[in-house]
Amino acid sequence: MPRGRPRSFDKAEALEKAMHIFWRDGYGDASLADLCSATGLTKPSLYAAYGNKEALFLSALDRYLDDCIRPAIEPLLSADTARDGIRTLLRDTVNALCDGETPLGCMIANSVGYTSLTETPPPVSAAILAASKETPNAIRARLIAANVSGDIDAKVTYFETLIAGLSTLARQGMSRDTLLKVVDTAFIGWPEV
Amino acid sequence: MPRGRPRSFDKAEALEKAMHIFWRDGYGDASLADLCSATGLTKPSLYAAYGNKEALFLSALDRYLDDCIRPAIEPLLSADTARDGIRTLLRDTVNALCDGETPLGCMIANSVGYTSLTETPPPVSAAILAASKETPNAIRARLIAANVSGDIDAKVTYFETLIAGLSTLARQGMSRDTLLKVVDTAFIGWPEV
DNA sequence: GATTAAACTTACCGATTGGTATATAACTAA
DNA sequence: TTAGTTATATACCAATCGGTAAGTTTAATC
Repeated sequence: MPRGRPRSFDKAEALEKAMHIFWRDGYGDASLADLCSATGLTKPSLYAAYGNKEALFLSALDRYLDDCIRPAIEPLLSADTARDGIRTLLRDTVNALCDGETPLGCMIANSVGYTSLTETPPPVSAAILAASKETPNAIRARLIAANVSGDIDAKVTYFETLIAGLSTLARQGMSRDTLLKVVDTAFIGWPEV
Repeated sequence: MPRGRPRSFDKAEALEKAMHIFWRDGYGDASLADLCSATGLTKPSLYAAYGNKEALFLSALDRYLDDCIRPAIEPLLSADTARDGIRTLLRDTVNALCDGETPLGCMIANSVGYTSLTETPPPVSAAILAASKETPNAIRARLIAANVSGDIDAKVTYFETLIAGLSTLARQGMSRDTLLKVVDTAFIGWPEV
């Protein structure tokens, strides 16, 4: 049994609330005041539990990867063909981007635009960059496993571009149906991947 | 002849410098301090010349549209085929995104991610949103003029997605050559548009 | 019950944000 | 020369930023 006064809130629950703020606003625009009012905690409580804003973001990003990114990767790898796997991944991605219960767009893509020259701490930039490569790396693995002909890296970057664009448009409020049509359109010319 | 003390700086030159700051940092992360040091002006001088931060951004956005967006639209409309026009537009876009002398990515796309729920003033959000539609609207006009079969809106949104993604990846530092390959890949399955 | 360890509440810190009041300098028109 | 007009430089404003020092509760251990 821990020694002192017990924590009066659920750590995982607070982290989820904080994650949604970062997801909506990105690292820089998520203020401690916002994070506190969303979690119902005070700054000292947040800091005692997670460290500082930077550490809180890194925890939230881990949670996002586990909850929203990695679950979509397994079907990609287990699909019958690479084409079906990637197509399913993109359709699932659109559904997640337009989910309606979570902030619009992808938390990683929403943050990545601001990691270039702004005041984002280097560990945060590095974590976002690494996170943004998980899905492309999985796509590459799938294409290699399928022994696809041609320039695999070009194909990977093509899908990476599509996903980034889908997130941007989802964030702007583009409808789920419209974005699903984009996915269909992107596959018209791909009888095989 | 104007009456009082003459302005000691070139208004268009200062606007270009300010534009580069907004381009690099977006509306919210571009501080007045940054804008002043980039232009070499003091806050009262900036405000006397342009109004406030919001008005300065709107002026910079106008300038960006005139200098960087609209010139790429004319070749699109005058190309022999819609396919060639769009392909040329995308290739020119990549070259502009990775220009080396201007900030990475597209000023509009760099700003659009942050116009959703953050503290961006509504006139700024509205102007960014309108600006982000100029190129897709031109693509739509070109497809309609070419009497292309199928769902034209889906094709327009597809290219809009591609452009948004290309800007995101350019901003992350992806090389020009890689992004040009993405454009080629996107056109593999399009013998006609 | 006394001690100890942790979480909580309140109030504060220096730095930075966008924006401005005041005063002075530089110019034209009369 | 003088009056009128505009731009400049200096200094300031309230609000917010991320972060914390100090003191008070709440619990388990001794």
